[in-house]
Parts: sequence; structure tokens; C-alpha cells
Amino acid sequence: MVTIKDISERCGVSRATVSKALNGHTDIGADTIAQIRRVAKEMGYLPNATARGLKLGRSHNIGVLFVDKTACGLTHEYFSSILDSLKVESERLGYDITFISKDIGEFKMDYYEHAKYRNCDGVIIASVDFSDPAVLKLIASEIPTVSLDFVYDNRTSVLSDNIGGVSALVHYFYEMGHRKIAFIHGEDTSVTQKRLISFNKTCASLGIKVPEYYIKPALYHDPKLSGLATRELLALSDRPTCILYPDDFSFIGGMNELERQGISIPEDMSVAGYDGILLSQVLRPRLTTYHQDAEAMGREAAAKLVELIEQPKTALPQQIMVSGQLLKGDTVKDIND
Amino acid sequence: MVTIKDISERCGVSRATVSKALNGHTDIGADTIAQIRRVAKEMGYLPNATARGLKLGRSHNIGVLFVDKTACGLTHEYFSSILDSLKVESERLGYDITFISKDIGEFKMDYYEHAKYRNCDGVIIASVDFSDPAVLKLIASEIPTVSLDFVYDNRTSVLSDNIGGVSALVHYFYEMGHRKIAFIHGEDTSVTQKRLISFNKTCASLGIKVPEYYIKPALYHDPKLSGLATRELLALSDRPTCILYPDDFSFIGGMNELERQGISIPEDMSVAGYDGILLSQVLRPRLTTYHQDAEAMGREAAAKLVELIEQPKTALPQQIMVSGQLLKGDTVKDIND
DNA sequence: AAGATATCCTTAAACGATTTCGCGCTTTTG
DNA sequence: CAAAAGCGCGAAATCGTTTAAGGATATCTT
Repeated sequence: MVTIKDISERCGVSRATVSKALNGHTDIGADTIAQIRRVAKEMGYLPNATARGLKLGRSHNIGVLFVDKTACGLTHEYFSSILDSLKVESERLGYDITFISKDIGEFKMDYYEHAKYRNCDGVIIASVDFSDPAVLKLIASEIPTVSLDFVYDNRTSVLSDNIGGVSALVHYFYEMGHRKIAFIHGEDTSVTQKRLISFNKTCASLGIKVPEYYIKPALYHDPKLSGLATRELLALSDRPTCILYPDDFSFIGGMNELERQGISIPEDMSVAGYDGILLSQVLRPRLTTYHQDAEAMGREAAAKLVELIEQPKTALPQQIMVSGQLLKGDTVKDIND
Repeated sequence: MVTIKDISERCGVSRATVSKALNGHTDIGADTIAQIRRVAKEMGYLPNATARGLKLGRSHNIGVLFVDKTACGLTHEYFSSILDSLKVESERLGYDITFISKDIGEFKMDYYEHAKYRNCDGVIIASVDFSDPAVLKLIASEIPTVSLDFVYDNRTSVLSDNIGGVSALVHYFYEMGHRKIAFIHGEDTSVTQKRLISFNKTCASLGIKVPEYYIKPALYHDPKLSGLATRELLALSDRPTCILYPDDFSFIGGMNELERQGISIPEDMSVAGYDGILLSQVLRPRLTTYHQDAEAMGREAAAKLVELIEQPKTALPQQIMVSGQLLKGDTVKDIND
């Protein structure tokens, strides 16, 4: 491997001079800089991130915590999109990303220790069980962190606009004449709580009374349970005219159930999903849904984290709301007279 | 930060002794080892991966190349599953994973240089354009690599059984009485070539003559094009009785087209996908498809790479075929008389 | 008793880079 | 013309860890 030492010997200058020349310090003569850079290129010099990291205490490496408790992990398009844009933006800003885990091989450690061990300059926390003490230890530590869809005191977070999303969907149902709106929701998380509150609040503000039996618990990413909930809703004597699903994917379960009962979308039942994943837009009829801008969330998270890392004095912890977009598909019927 | 030096001072021994005690060297007294370990724990000592990496020339870090030219990248379930199991297995074996990119920040470099820069012990190459010279440079380098679905001389690769998968599907069609089998295939890659050859060979071995117009080009992960191809197939006077799609997701396009024309699955047309993603198994009727064991592929790739890293003398480069599984859904009608 | 052996630990260099401080030279200044 | 200032560069320490070589002491051997 070509090192700074090799270059210094070839150029007849000291290692210090080479380092400074390559890093653009101003106390080196222009000729010397030019020569050193040329030789470095000729010899195929590559800086050694490890040595640099040791000396500088900075790794230019961002840790990413991605541990989904629902076990679908990265395979959920929402999260894989976030990861993808996180990766792109981080690289653009000069950082690599490394996954942080508990226990690495024989070595037992928690997330915080792992991040320290790897010298991460900062950490992005997404898709984890925020009730895990190990996660809280990390987020509360001195390491700069940005969390996704979770707020922690005095830390920066990037949030999807769950309130606005559900509100937009309910308003859309309302505009289309619907007054009997059912909501099948995901497992109890802070995201779900926000969506539920938004649902209730929006309905109330529109003067809609939602009977308790219109609100059904299910799970995210689980078509089976959403199918069951759909069946229960269809069995009601006071049947809703539209159903809001936990997410686009679990809507598939509802779709199947409706089809099985010969109920067509949107003629006999209006439906909407959540997420706006690719699938929702290739189904026919095209699914009405709220697109979460996962790409923007990943990008923002990376950008903010780098800001926290590079300007620790001036970067304010903040909560960044990323709004999505209502995608009006063809699954909501206009029943205004 | 607690360092070895701190421990050595506290224990009244040299730094060398502490290092050896923590690493289980045999030339340190049992009492000393016990004391050092106790103190290390008390003080909350964490090894510093950077310093260690610098000294040892090993990072315990695996680089991952994941650059999909079709731009769906990580959001394709096949790839995200691979990544997920890659991550799990690597961590189990004591390695972290870092993404490798071209250009990191201001610094222009190719994949090989990036891997060197980060001191990766090895690299896993998946979902990339293997015609990219930068990829070839990496795979041909002295860095241990494992590639997925691509074979390179004298290197280890993990391959999905595309030959077997297509063969299994065609055989299944055949068993169910089908003789007019259409194949919509993805863009021209080595994977597609294998599938096409397997398709032709299997049909030939079964005595089936496949007219050229039964074979339609489309793209992976693109329902629109598969929909168009479906339309063309349906317009034929000599209509096929079944269609094999590039993958489960692009099948959605075919599904839409069939539904639009009032052709029901499987009564009027039998279909099959490829991949066996979650979606295929929640659709009704359940899609007949060939499940690629992405989880096993990621696991194998990580395990083999670690072997190459840790036993460079004895680890043979090899091609590991991971077979999948035919998932008999309800989209192929038995038309035997 | 003296050399050989074993046990346990230390010294010091090394990995590759960065940075502080200061030196020597040239140029400017009063 | 001497002092001050500016420029270009180098010496050496440093980051935290590992390890080859060797030293000190106790034990064994004959």
C-alpha cells in the first residue's frame, strides 16, 4: 500500500508536508503542493480512513440502526426507501454508513457501545422498538443522533406527517360524500396513536360521529388481519361506506375479502391505504392512499445528522416534519347526490 | 474514553499486559488476567475498532456493493431480503457491514479504492451492473469477494437456481396439461439469459414447440410492460393457455390486463410469477411462483466471504447454487382431460 | 551449585495519518 | 542596517492498540 511516507521519500519532503499538501493547508508552497499531488496520483496513493480516524477521532462514518420489531425489517418498502436515500445523501456528504447491531460476533455489546466501538460520528435510528432501553441509551448519549418517527427530548427527529396524512384521507372521503368511515389501524405504536387521534379529531371537526365498532385493530403489513377486520366490518348491519387500511400492503387482505364477497371497489365499497408504495399505484383500480415521502425523510435525516456532526455548536435539535401527498386513486366513489 | 492505558495504570501493569490479558494470550498469569478483566469491566472499557484496525490491517468490516441499475435498488424485496440476511449472518460472525459507493463526498474514487480506503476485509457484490469496469476491477482485485448471481473466474459466487426455477415452473405447467406456454422475460442480463435457455431447453425436452411469438421481452419489476406484453399475447389468434411472468411484481400488470378483458385467472388463463415475494402469497388467487431463497443466499454469501477472509489458504473459490422452491398457488388450472 | 527451563511481565516499535510549535530563510519596514 | 514580519517546511508527539524480543524471577535438573 502506498502511504504518505512513500510519497514523502519520493518527493524529498517530510511526511508533515505531504499531509498538509494533500489536505490543502496554506503553509505549503504552490510548487510543492503541485508536485506532491502529482506524485500521489502517480503512485496511486489512497488515504487510509482507519489511520485518519484514529488520529482525528472522526470516522466519517454514520451508524444506522434498523431493527424492525415486526420482523419485516428492510423488506418494507417504506424503510428500504428511507435507507436508500439515507445512503445516497450520506455518500454525497462524504459519509459511509454502517449498520449498528447488538452483539458483534462473540462480543456482547449494546447499540451505544457498538457505535462507540466503531467510532461512528453520528447515528440514525429508524424502525426500532423505541421502548428498548438500549435504544434509549443510545439516543440519550453524547453521540449525535437523528431518530425517525420518534421524538426524544432535545434530539433531532424526522417525522412523517401522520396527522396530516390521515386528516387528508378523511377529508377526501368526506368530500366524496362519505360519512360512514371505518378505520382499520396497525399495532399500538406512537405512529398509530397519532393516526388514531388524527382520525378521531378530523371526523369530529367534520361533524362525523364514528361508532366505536368502525375502528378495528389489526397489524401493519399484515393482509390477513386486515382481511378479518374487513369481514367484521362487512358483517355489520350499519355497514361503513368506506374503509381506511393500516397500509397499502395490508389492504390486499381487504381487497381479497371484498372480492370474495362479490363487493366491488369502489362501487360497493370505497377504500384507501397508507404509504403510497409502488404496489398501490400499479393495482387496478389504482389505490387511493397517502404517500409518505420516504425518500425525503432519508435525505433530511442524513443532512441534519451531518449538520449536527459538523456544526455541533450551532445546529439546533429540531423536529422536521416531512409531509406526504394524497394520491387520489380510483378506489373512492363519489357518493354525493 | 477508557483506554488500555487507563486500565494498565489502574492495575499497575503495562499496556502490553492488558492487551494480552483481554485477548486471551497465554503468557499472562491467571490472577492478572482476572484482575484486568474485572477492572476493564468496572471502568467500562471498550476496544477501539479503529486503533485495532490500524495495527492489525483488518477491520472486521465487510463492504457491500448494492447499486441496482434498474433503480429500484433496495426496494426490491429480493434484494432487501438478501441484504437483511447478509447483515444478520455477518453480525453473527463478528463483522459489521458498510456500503461501498463510488465517490465519497468530494473524494472521487472507484469501488475498489473505496473498499481499500475503508480497509474492508472483504466485499459482497450484489445487484450491480456487472459490465461496469469499476465492478470488474473490484471483483478481480486481491480483496476477497463474493458475488451474487454472477460468476467470475476463480472467485466465489452465490447463485440463485434460475435454471431449476424456470424448469420447475414449466414442468408444472406441463403436468397441469398446458402445452401452449408463453414467457414474458426481463431485460437482457445473465440471469435472463439463463432463464430463457432453461425455458427453451425444458420445453424442448418435453416435446413442446414454442412459437417465437410466445416469448415476449419486458422488464423486471415493471407491471406496465408486462401488461402490454400480456395484451399482445391475448391478441394472438393462437393464444397461449398460460403465461410465465418476469417476476411476481410485474405480474400485477398482467393481472390488470386480464381483468380488464374479463379473462379470469385461472379459469381462462393460467399464470405464474417468479421470486415468491410476500405479495405473491397474499394475492387471491394465490400466485403460482418459484420462490428464490434470498435469505439463504445472503446467509451463504456472508458465511463464504468470512471463510475466504479467515482461511485464505484453504478456502476454495466456489459457486454455490441456492435452490428455491416451487410454490403451487391457485393460478394454474389443471386442463388435463 | 550452576545451568536450563518455565512463567510472567515489560520495553519499545509499529500501524498511517495529523498537528503544534518552531526554525531558518527571505522580504519588508522604520 | 537592524529588527520585524512572512513564508515554507520539518521534528516530534500523538491517536489506541498489538506484538516481537527480551528481562526478571522462580523452579527444575543433574
